Amino acid sequence: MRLQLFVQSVRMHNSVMKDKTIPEKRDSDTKERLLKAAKNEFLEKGYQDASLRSICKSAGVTTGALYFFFKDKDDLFESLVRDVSEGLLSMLKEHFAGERKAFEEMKKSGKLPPRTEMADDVFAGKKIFHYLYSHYDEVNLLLKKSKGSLYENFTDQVVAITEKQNSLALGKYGKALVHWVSHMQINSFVHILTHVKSEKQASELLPYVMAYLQKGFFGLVDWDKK
Amino acid sequence: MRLQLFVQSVRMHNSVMKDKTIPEKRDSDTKERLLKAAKNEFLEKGYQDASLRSICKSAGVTTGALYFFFKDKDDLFESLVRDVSEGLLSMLKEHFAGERKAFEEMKKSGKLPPRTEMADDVFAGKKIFHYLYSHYDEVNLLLKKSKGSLYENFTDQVVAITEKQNSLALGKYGKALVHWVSHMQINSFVHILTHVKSEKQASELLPYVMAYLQKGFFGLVDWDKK
Amino acid sequence: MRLQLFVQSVRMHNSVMKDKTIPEKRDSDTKERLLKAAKNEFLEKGYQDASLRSICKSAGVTTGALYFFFKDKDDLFESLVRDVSEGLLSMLKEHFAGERKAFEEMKKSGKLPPRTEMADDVFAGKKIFHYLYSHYDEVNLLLKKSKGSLYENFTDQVVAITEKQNSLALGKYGKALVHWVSHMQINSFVHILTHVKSEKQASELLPYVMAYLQKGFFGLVDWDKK
Amino acid sequence: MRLQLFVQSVRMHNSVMKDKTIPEKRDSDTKERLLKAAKNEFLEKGYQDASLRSICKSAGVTTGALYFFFKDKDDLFESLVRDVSEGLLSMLKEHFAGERKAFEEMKKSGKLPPRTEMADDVFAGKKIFHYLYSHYDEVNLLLKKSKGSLYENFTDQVVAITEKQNSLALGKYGKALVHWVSHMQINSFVHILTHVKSEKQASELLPYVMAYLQKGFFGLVDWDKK
DNA sequence: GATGAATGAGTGTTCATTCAT
DNA sequence: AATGAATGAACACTCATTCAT
Repeated sequence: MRLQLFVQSVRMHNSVMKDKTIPEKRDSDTKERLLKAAKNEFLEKGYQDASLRSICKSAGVTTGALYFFFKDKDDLFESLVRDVSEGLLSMLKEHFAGERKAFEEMKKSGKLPPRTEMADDVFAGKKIFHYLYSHYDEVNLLLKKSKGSLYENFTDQVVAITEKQNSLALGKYGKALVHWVSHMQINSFVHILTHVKSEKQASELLPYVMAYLQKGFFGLVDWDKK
Repeated sequence: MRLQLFVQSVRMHNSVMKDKTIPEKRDSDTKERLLKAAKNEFLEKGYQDASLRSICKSAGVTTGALYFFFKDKDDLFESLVRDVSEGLLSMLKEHFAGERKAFEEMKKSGKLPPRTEMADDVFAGKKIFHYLYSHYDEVNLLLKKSKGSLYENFTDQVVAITEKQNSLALGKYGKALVHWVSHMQINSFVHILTHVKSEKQASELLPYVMAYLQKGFFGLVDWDKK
Repeated sequence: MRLQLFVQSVRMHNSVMKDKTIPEKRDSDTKERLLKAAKNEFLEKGYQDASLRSICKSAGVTTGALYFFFKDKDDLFESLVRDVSEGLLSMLKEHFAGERKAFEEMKKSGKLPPRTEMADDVFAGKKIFHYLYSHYDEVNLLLKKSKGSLYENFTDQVVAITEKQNSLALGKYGKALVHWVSHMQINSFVHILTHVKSEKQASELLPYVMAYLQKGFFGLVDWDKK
Repeated sequence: MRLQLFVQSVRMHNSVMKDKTIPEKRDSDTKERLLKAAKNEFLEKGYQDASLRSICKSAGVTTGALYFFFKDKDDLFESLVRDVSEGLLSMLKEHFAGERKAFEEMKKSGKLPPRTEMADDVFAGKKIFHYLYSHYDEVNLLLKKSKGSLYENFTDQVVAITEKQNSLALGKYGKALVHWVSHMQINSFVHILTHVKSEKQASELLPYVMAYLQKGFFGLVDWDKK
């Protein structure tokens, strides 16, 4: 069995992000400048403390311009993170769907997964990290700077999805534990992402983290067998 | 009827005598009401979004009254959490000091700790949980509602203390991993606290969580022995 | 003739100030402490910026106590400066009354005053300085810290009295000039008082200042004779 | 040598102020109305006691509007006085620079300046008065209403500059006297300005004032020659 | 004599948002 | 496509003063 983590088909989801081409006017980069300034401000202060005034100022535009391109503060934030958010969520869902299929088959055949090698999981982890680090800022906004915005529950959503998956193997231990495990798994990634700046360093850290999480996880799965 | 009248009047007088014994202070429970209102507001909206106006309103006083009892918004918040904060930190430090001593002896004697039974840890965990749940609201304020206040780094402080401890056993794996492990451990507690409302349920969950964390932890400690 | 400045009979006016004996309670120095604290606060921040809160705090009393002894902020300030204010004003008036008498006689006899020696004026100046420096703080409050209080026009009052005197010798030049000369004379003293901390240094400075003022003054008096 | 007073090249500095013509803006005189209202309020109550609310009200706008045009209260005040402040200071500096040059040459040639006619000084004085009266309100704000603002030390600055100049001729008498003389000279102007409303009347007063100050000044310069 | 409590109006400032042009 | 202007409500905080006890 594999660790419950989002992965797979990064290429697919990249396509979701590709449509950044603005079809309208070409000679104006105002929107771009606004988005850039907004990203910096949101990253620096978080959604709530970010000031539209200040964003406009550092973009060299007036507030009216901002409101031409964006409905309101929430829309501005959403414009920065929507694609990555959607990409991440659907990526995750598909991955888990695949895992569920494998789990079903496993159950049917009665064979346990080979747990001695965790190479697969680490590999998967590296793949997803690559995706996350490729959209470092946006992911950061989603995970750590979204309080007060429409996305303030993003992490909860991710946890919820993970929870569904984990309840397959750990359901018998009750919802609270499943929730806790899921939270820990997701949080592990979030923490690394927000504390380890380079993908390379994150990659080096990953095997240890994976080992930790797997030991814990299988400790629960095998609880009644000891 | 007569008898009834008599009986009735006795009851009446009893009730009159029952008046809440308030020694000292007479006319004023204002501070109490303010603290209560503040606690609710802070819990509901977090430090930053809490409005002193709204607190005063729901306490039934004017803003001036608030400023008679509290220096400023920070002081109001601090009044709610200071004791628990200090209690928690010193409790933690003492606990770790004890652990360090055990660790030193263990090293000297060359004997590994008996890791098959984790009764001790669970017991300690339950003790801490009991304290935390006894001050549920305050702990919540400290851990989840303190952003913007003087206590916004409280969790970081706790993690930092834990980190020092963990670096004894895991130092060789680098700071990043030690930090991650510490973060995970603390987060485990925080998560349970903020998601499991009753101490009883938390107690039931604890052994599993402990098992998970221990497996992971010793997995790292024994990394090179496998 | 003498320079138009307040002086004389310091001893007389000292008696005005002597009634500081509080007949009431003796065992409580609260009022004293309040006055002391108030003096410091007023000197430091001026009447307007002084905070009664802060005064009470540094006196170690509550605001209620202050309002037992003093009607309001103005009354508190007045209690500090009233005696010196009255002393100063009546001293000034008497001095000028004397001068006026001398001036009348001089006019009658047709003799000009001996203007070569200004020893008298300097002597008078030193006397008044001694009085001012004996009540340094109160004078400071009156002259420089009274804005917003009932005494904010104190300096104007002094100037007005001086003006009356000067108009005897300079009246023919118009009110504006008389006012200007009077303002300059008074301001000279005020400036020295607030910039030269020790009476000794002020005494050394005085002859030069007197010479300056006298030259200017007699230059005007003799204007049409040149 | 000439009396130490700011003068000269009024025409030059006028040019600095001339670029107030902003032809662009169309529909809004709000800023103008705010500035006017602010000027009145500041003149009436002084910087500290002025209320932005009250300014906005009398300008017929909301506080938000004020903050569109001005950063804060200080900025509003500065907008009223900056130009005149700068003009005044640089005017003063240049004048003194010119005087210093003359002083040096005089020293070299050993010739004393012709002190019998003070026509030059009076002429210079009238010129500067013309400038001051052309910006009557702003000068008033600077000199008498700036307490609490960024300009509260403006008069001190002017005195300090004058002091440097005076120390050339009077340095031997010590700092205290130089300071006093400078203070008196500047105060003379300030006093006239704030007490004589019309430039015409001020002009008539000026020769007498100049005579007074010159007599005093040269009395000191010649102190040891008598 | 003095406390402790409370008032209520006031302060400067910031904010997301709107809208005519 | 974008500007410049303006709104209006909200914010934390300070103040002199009052009053029952």
